[in-house]
Amino acid sequence: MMQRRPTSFDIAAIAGVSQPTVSRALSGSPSVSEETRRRVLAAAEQLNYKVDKNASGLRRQHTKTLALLFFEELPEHSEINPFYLSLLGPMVRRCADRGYDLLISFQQLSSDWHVDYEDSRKADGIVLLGYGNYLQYRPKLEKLVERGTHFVRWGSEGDGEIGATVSSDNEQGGFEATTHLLRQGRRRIAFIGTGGAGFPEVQERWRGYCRALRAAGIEPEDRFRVDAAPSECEGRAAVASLISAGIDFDAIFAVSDVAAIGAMHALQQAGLSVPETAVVGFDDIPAASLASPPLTTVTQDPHRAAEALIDTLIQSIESGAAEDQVLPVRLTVRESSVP
Amino acid sequence: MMQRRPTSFDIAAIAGVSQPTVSRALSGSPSVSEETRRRVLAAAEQLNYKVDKNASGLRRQHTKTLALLFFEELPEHSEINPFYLSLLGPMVRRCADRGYDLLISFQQLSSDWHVDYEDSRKADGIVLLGYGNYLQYRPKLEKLVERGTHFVRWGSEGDGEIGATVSSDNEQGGFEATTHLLRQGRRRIAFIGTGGAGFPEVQERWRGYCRALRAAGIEPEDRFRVDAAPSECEGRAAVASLISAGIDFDAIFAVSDVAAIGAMHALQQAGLSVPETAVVGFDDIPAASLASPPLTTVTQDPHRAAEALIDTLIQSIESGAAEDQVLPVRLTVRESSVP
DNA sequence: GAGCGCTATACATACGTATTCAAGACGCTA
DNA sequence: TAGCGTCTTGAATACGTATGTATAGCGCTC
Repeated sequence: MMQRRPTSFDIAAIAGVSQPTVSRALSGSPSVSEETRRRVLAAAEQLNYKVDKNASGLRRQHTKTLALLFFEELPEHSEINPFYLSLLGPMVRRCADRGYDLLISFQQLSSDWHVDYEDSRKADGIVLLGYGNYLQYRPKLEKLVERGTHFVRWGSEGDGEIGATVSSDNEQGGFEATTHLLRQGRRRIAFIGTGGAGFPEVQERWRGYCRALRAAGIEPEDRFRVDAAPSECEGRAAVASLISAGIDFDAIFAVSDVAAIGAMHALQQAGLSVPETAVVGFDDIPAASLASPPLTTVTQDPHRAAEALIDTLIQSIESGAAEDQVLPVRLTVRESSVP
Repeated sequence: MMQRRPTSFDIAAIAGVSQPTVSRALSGSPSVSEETRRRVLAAAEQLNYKVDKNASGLRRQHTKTLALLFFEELPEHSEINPFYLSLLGPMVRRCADRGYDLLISFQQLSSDWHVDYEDSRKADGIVLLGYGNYLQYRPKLEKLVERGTHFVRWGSEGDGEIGATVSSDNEQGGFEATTHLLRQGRRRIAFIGTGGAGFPEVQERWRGYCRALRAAGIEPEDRFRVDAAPSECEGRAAVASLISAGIDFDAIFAVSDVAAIGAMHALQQAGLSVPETAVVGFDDIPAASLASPPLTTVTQDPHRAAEALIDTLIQSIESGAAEDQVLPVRLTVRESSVP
């Protein structure tokens, strides 16, 4: 039954050549005559031969595999950030197009992920996705650099030039979202963010928010700022706390769609209508357009982001150097911010 | 500079033993003395040694890697079924717990996926997820069986006993959803499904729907049935077509949440309120509870499903035999179906 | 016609591990 | 003390590929 899988020797025997010739023929070496190549290809086709990934990876010193690390402390039953999820399909496709496989994994901040993947030669490089507190994993990033591991990170390039990063133009996104609200006549715009120095993206969005306000002659006030992790529940709580603190706001800019959706729920629960109180989010996850009212948000193109991430990583692997990329964002206006 | 990565020979030298002993010590062979094992482990730790996956995979004849195939004709920019996405995290985690890595891939129906993964020894087995028309890929499934490839499929076990499957109790789900609507006093319940023999899950849900109706003394009518792929847009169109055909319905049971959400939008657009016209979905994707009103739906537990999928596949790989599993479902009542 | 360059192929080997087989050390029994 | 079993280790080897080096064939020049 189930016979042994064919090796390059089997192909060689059928094609009447040596094993090395088979290898060369299949990998497109120019030193193989057309006639020979044809015979080899035919034999390979006939036996359904595929190069053994393990043997090949052992001989060359790479695997043509990338590892995708969701780099966050993921509680047992929590949801993955939907924006990252929307990156997944495009990343897989891009990898395939570039001849790579994609390994996927979640990693606790506490684990030894930084040595596992490259050291065991499972992957040639790593894509890091994480919305956790950056300061917590920065030391591991440094160790990665130290060991010469290739990696690329989705995040913010402004957070200390460590490794290659691909990011959205967060400052501009914050600026456009806020400007849009100002144009709608809003003046008291709450900012729902995430606190601390560990979230550079949020800080950049906050800077854009401030710039827009100042351009309109308004000085940003701290009482309009409240923190919420990217989850429906925290967004809801953030608005509840604003209301109970008696803060008088007429619009909300939340730095994540999930929080924005939670915010809308809290508003509606409090008897406030949207867009009477206008809401703008950030990300443009699928649920944003399904929400009611559909959510105005800063759109990050997941296809573009995914491709930039993969391309940057592959470039780092293959040519040793990679450049940071900042991707443009675009405001998508829906009913949550305009009457 | 980046020095050569350590091999088991390096560890052997430090620990003062031979390479085979290192291999045995690390893989937990009982024939290594405690003292020796300690020395080996210490040396490995010191050099940050990790077993080379390629060499190991070549020597043994498996890779301890599973491949996840989103098995569908995925148009360039379409979204992945959110339910599958919610399976992802739990699957990855389960794989890690069982000592496997997970490769992820999308495959066109037309591609040679069925030979690629196992033949090139990238993976020891395959998880197949797909909501495409089953009849289209059935021949490939047969080829997979023929070649002795290990795989498990999310779907319906009733569709022809080919390979191992893990599925929800679709018939029961359809029954409970419909019974719930009947208890709310609904009598004219539209069924939004997906057509043809290629979707056994949908057929099972339809059977549950019929059983519930008949139990209430109602004979199902074809005019209440309309087809829609699992997408917001098609769900919306389905309701529009019901309305424009003048069908008088007072509730909707849609076999996917995304279609159900689209249906709610169409209702609201037509000036009909939900839950005045009650809506029930299937899946319980994250967006279901975020919709407005929050969607009543048949909940499939993604953690349980993911674990069943992985466990079944690993069992098939390691012991050669695997059993189909049917997972229970549970109705989650939210505001879209009750006043 | 000897020497040269070029093409196409073969030979030999290395990648790093896991396993089979053999053997050494040791304690125990008769 | 010879013999035997147990426990632990080492030597040898195979997994399947890719590549550096060598070689054979051939057409060409001077």
